[in-house]
Amino acid sequence: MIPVFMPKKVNLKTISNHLNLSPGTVSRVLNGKAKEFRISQETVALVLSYVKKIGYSPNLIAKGLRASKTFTIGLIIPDISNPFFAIMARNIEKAASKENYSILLADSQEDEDREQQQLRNMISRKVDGIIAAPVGASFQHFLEIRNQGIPLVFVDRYFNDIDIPYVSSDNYYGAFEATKYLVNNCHQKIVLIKGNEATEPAKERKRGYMDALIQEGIAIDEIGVTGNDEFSIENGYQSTKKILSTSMKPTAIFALSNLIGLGVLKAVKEAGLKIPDDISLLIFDDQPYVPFLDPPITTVKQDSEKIGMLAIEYILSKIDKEKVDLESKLIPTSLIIRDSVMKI
Amino acid sequence: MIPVFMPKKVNLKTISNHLNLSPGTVSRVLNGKAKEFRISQETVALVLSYVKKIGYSPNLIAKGLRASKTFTIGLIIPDISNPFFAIMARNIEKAASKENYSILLADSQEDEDREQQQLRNMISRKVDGIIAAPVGASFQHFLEIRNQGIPLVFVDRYFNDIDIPYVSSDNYYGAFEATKYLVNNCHQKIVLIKGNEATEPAKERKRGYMDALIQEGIAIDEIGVTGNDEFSIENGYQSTKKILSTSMKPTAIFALSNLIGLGVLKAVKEAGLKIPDDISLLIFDDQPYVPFLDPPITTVKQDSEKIGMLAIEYILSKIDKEKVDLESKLIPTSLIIRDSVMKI
DNA sequence: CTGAAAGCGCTAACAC
DNA sequence: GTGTTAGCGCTTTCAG
Repeated sequence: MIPVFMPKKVNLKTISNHLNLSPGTVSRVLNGKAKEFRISQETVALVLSYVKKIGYSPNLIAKGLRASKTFTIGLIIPDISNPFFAIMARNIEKAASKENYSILLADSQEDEDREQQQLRNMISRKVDGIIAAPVGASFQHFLEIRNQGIPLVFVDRYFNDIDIPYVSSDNYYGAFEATKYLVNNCHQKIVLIKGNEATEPAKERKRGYMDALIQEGIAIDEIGVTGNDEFSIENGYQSTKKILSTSMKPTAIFALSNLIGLGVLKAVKEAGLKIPDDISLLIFDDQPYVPFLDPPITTVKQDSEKIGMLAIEYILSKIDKEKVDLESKLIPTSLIIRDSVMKI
Repeated sequence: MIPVFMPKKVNLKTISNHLNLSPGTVSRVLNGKAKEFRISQETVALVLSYVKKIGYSPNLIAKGLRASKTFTIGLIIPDISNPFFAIMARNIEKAASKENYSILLADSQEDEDREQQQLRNMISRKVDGIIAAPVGASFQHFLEIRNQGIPLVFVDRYFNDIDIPYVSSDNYYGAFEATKYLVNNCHQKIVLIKGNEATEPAKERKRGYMDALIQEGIAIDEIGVTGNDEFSIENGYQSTKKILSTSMKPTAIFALSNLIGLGVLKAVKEAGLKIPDDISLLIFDDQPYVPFLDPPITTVKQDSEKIGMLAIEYILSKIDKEKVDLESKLIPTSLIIRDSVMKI
């Protein structure tokens, strides 16, 4: 049985009563406006010491109601357990807390209905700004956010058709460069395992892949692109199994996400094949564990830290001074060459 | 230049004015209390349709102030980019949102000062409950939370000296079983690379390791345990380098976290050694990528999903009905045998 | 230098 | 069946 110590409630009124002051005065002292209002040294000292003694902490809900400002940023992402988003989240929280903002976290689980509901929730909670990696194809609900005048920025995923700023990787060039690299190693039959093609990054990666092939004069047959709409291990696994069971015999696989890549590894292993001897593999999105895979995989590394930083930076300055407008930014990727691509 | 559409403000008062009703009535309708107050069908229909038309969303800040309840759960963890915590967070958010609670995320970055500040912040924000994986040795600030009457539960890390409930892995038995397994494979010189030893899990894992050795009649020399206080890649890397440069020649390494394990792999690889031929490795904490490492590593798997679920379940029921008390729970781990331990 | 009071948006107690 | 009003805790005019 925990003995719950029920302290009598403490707020500006009880404090001011106790000290024979008015709530206003206490409030002013606490907000560092003592000089401005030329409040006496004694009063200040009195308030400060008492407040410290009883361990008063201001009610931010009341403050928020009064000021129409909550010092809260909403963060909506499709999967916090994906390291790519987790690292982003970490940096966002870090930068936000430095400016006394807190993060309201929502995991949409790649579900558009959830996302909509979460957005509504954020509006109701009067967040000062929103950072989102949208799930998919529709964006109506995001337009409403903008109409409400709430600062909004997309990360990773975004929409080309509307003028809401975003920070994302340079997916097109990342995939282009990677595909070129494969071709330069004499690969002609390169299969792409895509993820959710409703998303701009997936589209862009695919476009980069295509353009590279075209530029190299390689014919793109329709079986060049496979996979369902999930950035998941399962998608990589099933797709690879399918690929390996056909007569197509690709020499290389280009997996469009780290999870898809793990699925490929699983299927290849099960088939008793060796990377890169039997088939080469290149994965979009690097992770801390990738150097230790069997074999270490060549990847397109995204700077999720930087993406997160720029997004929060934009939101905070947008909150501060309404006028700021962000040019959407594409952050360069880098090709990390390891041992999963064989020169044929 | 984005044309910002500035909608005139909409709240219960403006709505009720517009409909020639009182704020009270509108509030009652919106909160499903129409029957209870026997409000006419027309009025209900009127309110509902209008509210829908203008897309009104209630101000949860005002609601929270009024009700002294915010439908917010604070989540404080040392590193959201660690998959172990990220998976936990995901499940917590999922369960919370089902009951209309939102998650306020704080990443303490293993920094006790940050943690304290974040706790204060959560108090100020009037969260309805807190789930925390505390950083370290001190717990005074957590006692204050309890004194404030805010439901609190620890996950992963906890304190034995205070009666605040926790949900964690059965770290002792997990490590015990793992060490036994090493010994059964004829390893005698097993080095433990610990993490933050101020934490109960690290202590328990070490204790499990020790007890297993003792039970097997193996002498524990002081060099049996090494590593600094960080659950990090760097710690695993540096510690392993040190180990390999001594004359001790352990036959096996037991790494107390997934990140430490990656560091071990790096150092072993750099030294030109092979796992498990030259040295065996066992890691505490499994991850999706572990089966694909070189070689696949034998691990102690923790059920972070279940830990998260139980924690949020407890907090929610504690919020509901004050009386509930949680027996602290240790969730069983499982030893996943792969190819990183050689039978000597 | 400090106090009094209004009001942020909402709900519940009390009217009728 | 519905309206009125007080008050959650805070800040900020306006007074003096």
